[in-house]
Amino acid sequence: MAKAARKAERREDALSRERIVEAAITLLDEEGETGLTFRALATRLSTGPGAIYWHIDNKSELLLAASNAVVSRAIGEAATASPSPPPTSPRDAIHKIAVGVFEALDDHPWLGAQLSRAPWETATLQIFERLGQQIQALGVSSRAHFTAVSTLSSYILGVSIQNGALRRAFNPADHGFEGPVDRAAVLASQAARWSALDVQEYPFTRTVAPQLRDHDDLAEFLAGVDLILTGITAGS
Amino acid sequence: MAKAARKAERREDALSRERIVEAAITLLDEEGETGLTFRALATRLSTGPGAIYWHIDNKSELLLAASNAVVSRAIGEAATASPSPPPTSPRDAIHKIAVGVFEALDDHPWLGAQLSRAPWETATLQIFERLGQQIQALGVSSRAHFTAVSTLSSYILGVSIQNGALRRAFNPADHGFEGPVDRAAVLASQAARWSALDVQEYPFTRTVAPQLRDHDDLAEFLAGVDLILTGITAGS
DNA sequence: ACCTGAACACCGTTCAAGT
DNA sequence: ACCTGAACACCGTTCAAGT
Repeated sequence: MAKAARKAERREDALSRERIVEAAITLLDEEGETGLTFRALATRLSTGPGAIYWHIDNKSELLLAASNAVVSRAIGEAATASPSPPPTSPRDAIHKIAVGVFEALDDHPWLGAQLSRAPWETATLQIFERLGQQIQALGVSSRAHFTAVSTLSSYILGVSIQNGALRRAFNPADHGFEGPVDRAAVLASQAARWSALDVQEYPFTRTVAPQLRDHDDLAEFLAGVDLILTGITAGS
Repeated sequence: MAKAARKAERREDALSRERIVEAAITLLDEEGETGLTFRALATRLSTGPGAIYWHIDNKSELLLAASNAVVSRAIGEAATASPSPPPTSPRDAIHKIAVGVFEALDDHPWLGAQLSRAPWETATLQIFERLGQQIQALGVSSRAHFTAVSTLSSYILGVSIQNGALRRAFNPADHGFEGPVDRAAVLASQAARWSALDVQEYPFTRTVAPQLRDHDDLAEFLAGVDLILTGITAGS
């Protein structure tokens, strides 16, 4: 790693696995899943499509590496680079991880499909591991560790993926919007859709539309995390 | 719908949206996500690629329709065609829906990525609605309905997607296997991978590998559902 | 109304040739 | 060792032409 960095300094614009992955993330964020092509990537890196293959095996590996980078940054920041003091309790730390994942899926709409396609090693495994370390610190009977962490990580990923999908459903780009759209607008728009659903087919969803519009997604997400944590500690 | 069926009888092999979607599902199940191409689909239906476009707008719509069909069949069976008597309690009904979703993701490995990409209408919404109807029947304060159902459905989807990914990680096709692989083999293989992880990076995951191998995924999944249900009813 | 199949623009990947 | 860019096989989608 240190060696690679020293090497890269020699030529400012030298290609590297790291630079390629960063460019891929930018492309995915800006243009969506379909925007990531080797030709577009090559253009952005001022090179030819073939050059990328010297550093990366193929497109799946690139997608995997991009997911990994985004996730580790998200849960890494949660632990270290935050302006607030480092988490003091395991519960605190778990909240930080949860929020990190939630926001990562919110900022990178392509990540959801990736996390559900990638096998358990890599990005998902990082989340599992970090949560596990905190559950250990919680002092739960070690017999129940696997179940506890797997329940917790499934919930966190489930909510975050859903939330990311919900946000994409509004699809601001299609409406000529630019940049981040505020959460209230997304919810209001989606609530309007729900209200317009067929009465016969979706009676429940229709009645619950106002609650969708007004709810505080992050707060309710964390309440769900605490609910599971309570179940975990009570059960041991 | 009735008219379309009558029409189809005229010519045994006439194309229809329904037949195309069914063929797409088979193709996805047998060959995976990359196996679904309009050319392969056309060959299987003994027609040209262009013919499909008369019935279906484009590939995303086809994927959406396939996901919808699989999900509604899964939670439809859960309610009606089961050999056991129809569910008597809301809790029972919720378990049936949960298991239906779980098994659908297990049987159709491509569904995970699809559910996390598709906006909230369609497949995911069906699950949300069905769960909602049962939560209403549970007699929870209607003020909390949205939160309750959204927590529950996120958890159910999260676990099911993870489980599907876990199963795919073993990738029986790559090992020359055919047909369904039993759950124990998948878990054992994955547990072996976890044991071989780097000690520095994945201390927790390593120690928990034996628990992965021996755990009863479906039972623990339902325990998680009950945990959330308890939280829901206690909170109201 | 429904189907055919050639054609178009584009994509992932390879590879001989360069430096 | 690393990069270039043409070439290959393949894909989603369109559309003039058929029935």
